[in-house]
Amino acid sequence: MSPPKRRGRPPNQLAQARILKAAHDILTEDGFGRLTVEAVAARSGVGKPTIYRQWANASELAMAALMSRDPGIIAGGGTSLRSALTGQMRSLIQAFATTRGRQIAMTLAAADPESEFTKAFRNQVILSSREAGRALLLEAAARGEIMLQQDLEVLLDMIYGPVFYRLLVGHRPLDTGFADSIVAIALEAVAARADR
Amino acid sequence: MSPPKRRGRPPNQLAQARILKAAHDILTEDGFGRLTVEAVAARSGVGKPTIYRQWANASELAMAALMSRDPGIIAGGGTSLRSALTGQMRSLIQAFATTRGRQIAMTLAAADPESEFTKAFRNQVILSSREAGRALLLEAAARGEIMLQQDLEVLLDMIYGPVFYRLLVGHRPLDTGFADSIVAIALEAVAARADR
DNA sequence: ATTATAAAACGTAACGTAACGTAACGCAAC
DNA sequence: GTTGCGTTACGTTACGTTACGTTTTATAAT
Repeated sequence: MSPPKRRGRPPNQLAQARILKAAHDILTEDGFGRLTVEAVAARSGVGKPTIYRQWANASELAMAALMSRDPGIIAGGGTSLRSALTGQMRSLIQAFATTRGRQIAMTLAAADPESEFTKAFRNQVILSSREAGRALLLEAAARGEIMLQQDLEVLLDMIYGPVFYRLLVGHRPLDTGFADSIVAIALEAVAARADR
Repeated sequence: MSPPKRRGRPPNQLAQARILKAAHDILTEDGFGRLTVEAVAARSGVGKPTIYRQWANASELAMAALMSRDPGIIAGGGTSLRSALTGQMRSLIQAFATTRGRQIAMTLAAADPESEFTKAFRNQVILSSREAGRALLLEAAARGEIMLQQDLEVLLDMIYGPVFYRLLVGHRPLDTGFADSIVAIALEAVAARADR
């Protein structure tokens, strides 16, 4: 986290901030399709090469903009696993049900999967909630509230994957009932029962 | 199915086929990013206006190309629900694990969600397997093999959503073990048990 | 039956626009 | 003084559209 003390003229912090702000505004107002380097340069009053020095293309810029203003859904207060998980899923879905959710999905789809930028984006924006969910499940298992006999990674994908699925495919709505049902089914699969 | 016998010169079937073939080839060889109307026109030896008469933009063309050469994963032979569902999931994952899977995801993300073309693409390429899965589950429930107390739609999303999730996010591999685990967990959630 | 007319789709060529990505240059910060 | 940011300017690619002449077909007129 220490500044590497690079030589020469340092990047203009203000310019960088204005670039990200402009990118984010365009993203929410016009969508990912309109997020071009030209448009961001024009809107932020910055030259194109200034942008290209920091980001290789428009989709990296989009990811940076989305990361710079994203809380990251992690919270999940509550005593029982069900209440904590339900709370998290509801706020996750609420955050993704907006236009921004679709922008995130489009950005991810368009991004180079190998890029370091993409990996950071994945971890911070996409997978952070999944990690929080893993913690919740492991704690509950330690309390004996559930039995994790199945593959935990797959179970997590079955909880968080459907959100993306509906977001991208759009065959059914993203609402709170969806959040509740996912949790209910997932808990059914890991219920600690007598019959075994 | 009767030919509408419209007046004037009928569309050249051969040209349409060559367009779709060229589009599909570019898609698999170079990816969605390289699929431009110009490139397809050049490769297929067809004029650009001929393409634009049929498709509004490159992503519609991509969807058409993907649909034209897609078997559609529906099969699922087997006696028990588990074997049928596992068979289907394995072939689904096998089909999506290739480069084509990612092209499909990118195409879907880039497409206009309202377009009729997009809806057809969704139904034929994305949701057809989900529909087949619904049929399998309903049959098994009728046989008393499982108990569908939860929301069936959500359960289906929890089975098929994770495939897209891993495909798009890429945090874990798409392999046969994944298919098997999904089925195992899903069946656990709908198991017909004595304890209720 | 033959001929003419209208309609539709074809290919070619060209257009203005948008966005791309980079080279070159000055200047600011170290 | 050197390094590297920021800007201006440029060439390139692809877009989506238009105009044009040609080809193919169905229908109407002779």
